[in-house]
Amino acid sequence: MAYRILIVDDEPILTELLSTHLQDHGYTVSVANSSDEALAKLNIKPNLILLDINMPGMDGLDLCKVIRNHIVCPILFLTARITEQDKVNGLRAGGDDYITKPFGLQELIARIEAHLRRDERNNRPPEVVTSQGLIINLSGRKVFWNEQELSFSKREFDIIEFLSSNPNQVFDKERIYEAVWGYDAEGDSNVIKEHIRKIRAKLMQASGNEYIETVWGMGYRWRK
Amino acid sequence: MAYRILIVDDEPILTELLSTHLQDHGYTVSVANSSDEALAKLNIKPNLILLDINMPGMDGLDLCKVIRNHIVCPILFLTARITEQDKVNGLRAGGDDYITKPFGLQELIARIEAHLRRDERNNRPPEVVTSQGLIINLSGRKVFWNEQELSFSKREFDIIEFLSSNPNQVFDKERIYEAVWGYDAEGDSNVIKEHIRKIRAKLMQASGNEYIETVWGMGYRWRK
DNA sequence: ATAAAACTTGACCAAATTTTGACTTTCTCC
DNA sequence: GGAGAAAGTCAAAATTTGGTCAAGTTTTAT
Repeated sequence: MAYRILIVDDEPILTELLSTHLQDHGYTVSVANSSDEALAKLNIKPNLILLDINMPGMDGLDLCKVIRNHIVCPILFLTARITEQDKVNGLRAGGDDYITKPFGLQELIARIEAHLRRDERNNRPPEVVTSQGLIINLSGRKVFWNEQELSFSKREFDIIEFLSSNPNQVFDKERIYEAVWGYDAEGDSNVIKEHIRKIRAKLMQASGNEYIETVWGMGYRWRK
Repeated sequence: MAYRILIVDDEPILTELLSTHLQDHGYTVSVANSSDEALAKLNIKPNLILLDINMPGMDGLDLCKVIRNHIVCPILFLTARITEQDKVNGLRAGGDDYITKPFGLQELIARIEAHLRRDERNNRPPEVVTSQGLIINLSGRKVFWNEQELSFSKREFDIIEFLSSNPNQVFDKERIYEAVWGYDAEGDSNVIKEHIRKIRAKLMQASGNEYIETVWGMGYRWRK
């Protein structure tokens, strides 16, 4: 599966150029020409983000902080600014690297590769998560109990994916909401209770096991 | 616990300077003045490596490849070389970043922090606190006495978490209230007495130990 | 366009936790 | 040794939380 890269920059000429170049290297590229657009496109779950610092509206540094609340992936700043303080600010905002314009395309590719490789090393992407007879295929978004395929809706699978990928950790409803819906829950997060109920029922009926534990007052935990 | 950084460079003047600076920032620093020495010092399991490319004997690029076979941690190249091709080589050799000399110390620190932070995000440490046979799993919110799991309510666990994470320190009730409830206690601080009682009873029944000491007139202290 | 599926909401109940207040014990200082 | 303050105990009351259900609302598929 090709890596997805999100380019955020308000200069169409540059984004066009980069987009073409990266696509030539086999990446799947999405372009956002504004911060708002960038946030909207986070749902493609990019594997890496190229982020321009100088943009109208919310600037790249602030955007970076916001993105960090949603997804974990390498964020590389692209910018013309060069002072050391700027670099420091960028990295402190949660960026992973800093590339000053003008930059060589070859260097850019190399840096991207380095970061993706590093992400690969750390995230050991278990395309498949298993828990005693239960097989969760993340990339295919399918769940099996032994030979039998269980059917889950999108939200249901998203929740299963999030929890089972982080087994034995407790997440409160707010955190789950953030991870699955992509933004904060407003009022009562009754929705989650309901989805958890559905998931539990399906898993229980098929396997007879309880996979999602309730930690009273705290949230839920996937038992591995 | 302080992060460990390994500096590999054959210029004693530079390593000395860096070492001091990093130590000032709270890092534990080891220095290797040659590739051989570097390999020997991998056993300190550094959290991050600063690696000079130009060194006699095995050069930094080759060393990097070798290191990669042993441990996984961010590797940052330090070097005077500046051509794009060099950068590409460095990153392809398995490096995670590339900093050209001369570089600002502030930028260096920022980059180091960025990489460590990223590592932290990915490697999610087990977050476990132990006290003589007692195991407190912070992220999973579980407490074990040997094989047996003890059950605590949210507030109880919060208090245990706070105290056990700061062992041997005395905290008055107000301070505990602030840490656990998130705001100041208003009137009666009887709540804490009650919770402490419950916690003590459960821990005592399971382990026979007294983990929370009363410091009369002062507060409570977790005995480690 | 219509039917089906998925998602969300509000209400209710039962269970578990948290807080409270009255009371007892322990400690410190005179 | 005794007064007073601080800490410990206990049971009951008050509150919060999670599970469940039924009824909307939205989205998706046909």
